[in-house]
Amino acid sequence: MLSIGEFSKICEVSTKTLRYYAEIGLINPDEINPENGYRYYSIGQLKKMLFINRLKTYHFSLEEIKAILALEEDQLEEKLCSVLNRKIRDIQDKLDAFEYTQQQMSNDISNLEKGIPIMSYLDHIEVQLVETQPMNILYIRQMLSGDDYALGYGQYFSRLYEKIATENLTLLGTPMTIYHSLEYNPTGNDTEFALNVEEIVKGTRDLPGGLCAKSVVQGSYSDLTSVYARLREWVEHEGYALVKSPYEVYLTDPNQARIPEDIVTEVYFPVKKK
Amino acid sequence: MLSIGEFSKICEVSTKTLRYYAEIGLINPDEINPENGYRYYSIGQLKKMLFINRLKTYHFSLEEIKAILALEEDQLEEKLCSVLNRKIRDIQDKLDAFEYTQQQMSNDISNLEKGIPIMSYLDHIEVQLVETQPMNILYIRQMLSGDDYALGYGQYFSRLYEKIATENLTLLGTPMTIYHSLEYNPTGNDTEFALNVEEIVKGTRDLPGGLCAKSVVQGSYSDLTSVYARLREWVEHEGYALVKSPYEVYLTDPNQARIPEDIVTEVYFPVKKK
DNA sequence: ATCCACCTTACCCTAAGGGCAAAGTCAATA
DNA sequence: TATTGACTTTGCCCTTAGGGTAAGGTGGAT
Repeated sequence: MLSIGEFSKICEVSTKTLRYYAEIGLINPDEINPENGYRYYSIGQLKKMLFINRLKTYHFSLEEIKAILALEEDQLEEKLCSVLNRKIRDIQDKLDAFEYTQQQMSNDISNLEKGIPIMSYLDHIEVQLVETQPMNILYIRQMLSGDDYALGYGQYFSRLYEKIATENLTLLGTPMTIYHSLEYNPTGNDTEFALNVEEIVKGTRDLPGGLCAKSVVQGSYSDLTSVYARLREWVEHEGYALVKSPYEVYLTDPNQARIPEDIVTEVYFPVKKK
Repeated sequence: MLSIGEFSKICEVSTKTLRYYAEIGLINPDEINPENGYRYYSIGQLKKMLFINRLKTYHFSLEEIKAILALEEDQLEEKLCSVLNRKIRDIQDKLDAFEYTQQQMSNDISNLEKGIPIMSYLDHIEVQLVETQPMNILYIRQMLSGDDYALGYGQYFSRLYEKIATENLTLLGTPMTIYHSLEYNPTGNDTEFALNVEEIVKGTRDLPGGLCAKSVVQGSYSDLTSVYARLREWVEHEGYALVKSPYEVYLTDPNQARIPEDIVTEVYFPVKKK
């Protein structure tokens, strides 16, 4: 039997960690002296501890590791393969995200070297004042969390398209999204997906027209936040006030666009003069 | 002026986050109503908040962001470039580490598919009983934390080599490291770097010979932990006991080895029969 | 017998907020 | 003008994976 210090040395894990693992039931000492509470680990537990270490380097959480260790012998191989494969994909996602971030940073650096401040692009977002016509829209309104958006755009719009097809409606424009939540809430925002159709039927409503501040965005959706900020700034500065929920019109189908720069989106802020 | 909810919506940041940022002094509301404590943000603060958001996507900590925001206008450009460049390198390191991890996982999966349990390689590490000769060693002994090791190997050994050169000593073998800490301590381990030399001078000592359990490792140093575990297991199982500090002998210079598999290391456990 | 290295539990700390509760406030409607 | 519902405030506890330190109890070697 090995004392906690000896076991710790062999596995290159601190005693603190070992006590913590015992506390959360990840790996319990083989024996605990009932008189003084001393923990003793067996040589056989080395393999388990090294396995835990390996899973940690694979970025599994201790909860996940616990679940893996709890697997029965006969399920283990299969389950382990599937869980490893998923983790490889997770890591791939992180790799992709990191690479994208690197590109953006390089871009910022080259701008800085040209003497262009990082956030100066905000000042160059153009805003126009336009008068929109009322529209009849087919809509779905839903609470959506940040992660649901990518999914939502596809799923909800295809539902709307399906309805247009089955009910033989006449499509008049490109898809749009109306944002009803006033506050940004990471757990969910009140969002309406809509299509402009000719027929007034159940499931449609009127989207009133009127004065709008409008910007056109070319590029990735991650830039949209800046556009919203710029529009707010403009509205404030020019002495207008927001009177209804802002909405976006997607001129390009994101599935069709090969590179982000191909995507064109219009952002409308319904306003009135203060 | 914008209420916290409005500002939150525009920046896509929760009100909770905004209150937290005010608490740590990252971005303070432009105005606080002294009667009711309501926070009000100005339109001009949008740019700052969006800049913070961008730095967050670049994986800066809030502490780092605070430091960046505190920079004077004239230093900003230069400092920002250098800090962005360093962050790009940090991310590159993570990318490399992730890719290596993915390879290891793929390797484990292909083993599993062949029916080979992940940790079974432990059982195939060969251990021999050998009798070593006493050696005279030139040494440096130091407390080293985990991160210092890569650095240490280069730095301390080059100091030893320098001494051999200036004092005209005779080098007899390859570098070795002796581990004196019994417990693994993440903040520092008592480590001795040594070279076998002929002359007995100041700075040398005797490394006694004797019975040793020995394993030869080919491959990356990250596998060494497993070898230690295996040696302990063997020692216990065969009825021996560790009598002195274990040590490693590096047959290959890690700087010369192109791929990890070229690195050959011997691990010695001085033992006696129980 | 003594000493020192080792072991125990207990409590507080981390980064970046999320969740919830109780209470106060604002603005629009009846 | 009163009410209501949405908004805001502070305060407290929770998250991961342990690290740091203190006070006190033990084990083995001299």
